[in-house]
Amino acid sequence: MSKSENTRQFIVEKTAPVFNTKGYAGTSMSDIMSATGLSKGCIYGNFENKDEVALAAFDFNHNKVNEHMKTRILATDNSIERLLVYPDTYKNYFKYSYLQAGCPILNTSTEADDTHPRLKERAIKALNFWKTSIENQIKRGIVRKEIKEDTDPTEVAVIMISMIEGAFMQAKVTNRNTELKIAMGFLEKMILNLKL
Amino acid sequence: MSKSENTRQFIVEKTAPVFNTKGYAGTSMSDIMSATGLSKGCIYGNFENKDEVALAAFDFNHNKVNEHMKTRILATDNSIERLLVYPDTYKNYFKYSYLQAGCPILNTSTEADDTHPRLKERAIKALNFWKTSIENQIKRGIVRKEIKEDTDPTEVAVIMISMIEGAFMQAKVTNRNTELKIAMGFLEKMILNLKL
DNA sequence: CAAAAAAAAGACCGATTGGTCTATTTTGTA
DNA sequence: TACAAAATAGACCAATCGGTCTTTTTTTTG
Repeated sequence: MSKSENTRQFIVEKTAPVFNTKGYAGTSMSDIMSATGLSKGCIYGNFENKDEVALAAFDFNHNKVNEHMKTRILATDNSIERLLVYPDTYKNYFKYSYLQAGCPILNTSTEADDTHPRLKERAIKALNFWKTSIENQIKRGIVRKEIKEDTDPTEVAVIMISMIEGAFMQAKVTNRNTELKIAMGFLEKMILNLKL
Repeated sequence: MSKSENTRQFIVEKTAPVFNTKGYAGTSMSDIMSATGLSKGCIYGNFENKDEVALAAFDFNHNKVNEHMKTRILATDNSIERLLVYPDTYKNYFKYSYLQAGCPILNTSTEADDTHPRLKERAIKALNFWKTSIENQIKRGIVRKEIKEDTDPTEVAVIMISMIEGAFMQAKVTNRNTELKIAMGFLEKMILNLKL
């Protein structure tokens, strides 16, 4: 890894949580400078502009969540257990430092939907990826005869994502997780109900 | 209504949709000026600072949604029908101009949770108000023997709010309402299932 | 070890930010 | 209709915004 690749990665790592908490419009170049301890010249030497830093930061945040879910899911085999990883993870979101600032998809979607087309595009792709992941888990479960075959993969995926994001929003703003626990408890019941 | 009260109201009406689309950090004084067609002196003559305009704009946006829901709910009598007003309204959110820019609670929550304590407080109160409204509708339904008496009012309220907000977020960012329709369809089934 | 190339620092730029203050206009009232 | 008071306009302010450019430092390479 070259020097510049290294600092580029460093800048992304350090600014990713800042963008996730302050948002795109709320994060300034001086925020980026103080978060990294680097000069303006250095940052513009590695990124074309603030936009590029923001996009890389989103990718980093989203990737981190994805990696975590992936390893947890692949640690289990049964389809029902795999689906249960989602409510189980988000139920205790405060335990995971990279979720403290909130879900990157949720934050980015609500800010960028009317203002920042490129970030919006990233959020849409992330949502689609998440949805098809869940759908595939369900299809796999049906094939493996672990999930009822009349289950609608899309419906379950949409309900799971909606519930998680909606409950997460409430947990973040209220600083309590009673609502999140109730919603995730319901999701667990729903998932267990898919069992063949 | 005095002149100043009049223009104050005018400023709030004109800027409310701007704050809801661009967010607090994304809306500038010049945005406020061009949205109202008024001078800086006029705006600062009626509001102490940008904060006060933002808070008044949130109240306006939230109130508008509340008023609409209230009249639709009071137009029905049966508790199940009253609960169904929520999925029925949000299913066709694009029909209501004041929801085009998104749900004010969702937008404000995700932006202000880490940055703007006063807006955050408003969002929390709005969420609590919504939650108790739904809980009360369910309690009323149990008393009137329209809803199963083993129904947990809080659980239903949390699920409804989570589902609506999560699905709404997806609809806004993807510019399509397939997910919203699926989620609201599920909510309808769930509500009908509470019928005694 | 010297020269060339790459990377980082920071002075500097015009534009825009939120906000102030005075001049002007509009309004209500005597 | 004259005058005081309220309301609006807009010039002006320092600070900050995103971004450029030259200088200095660090690294690579012959």
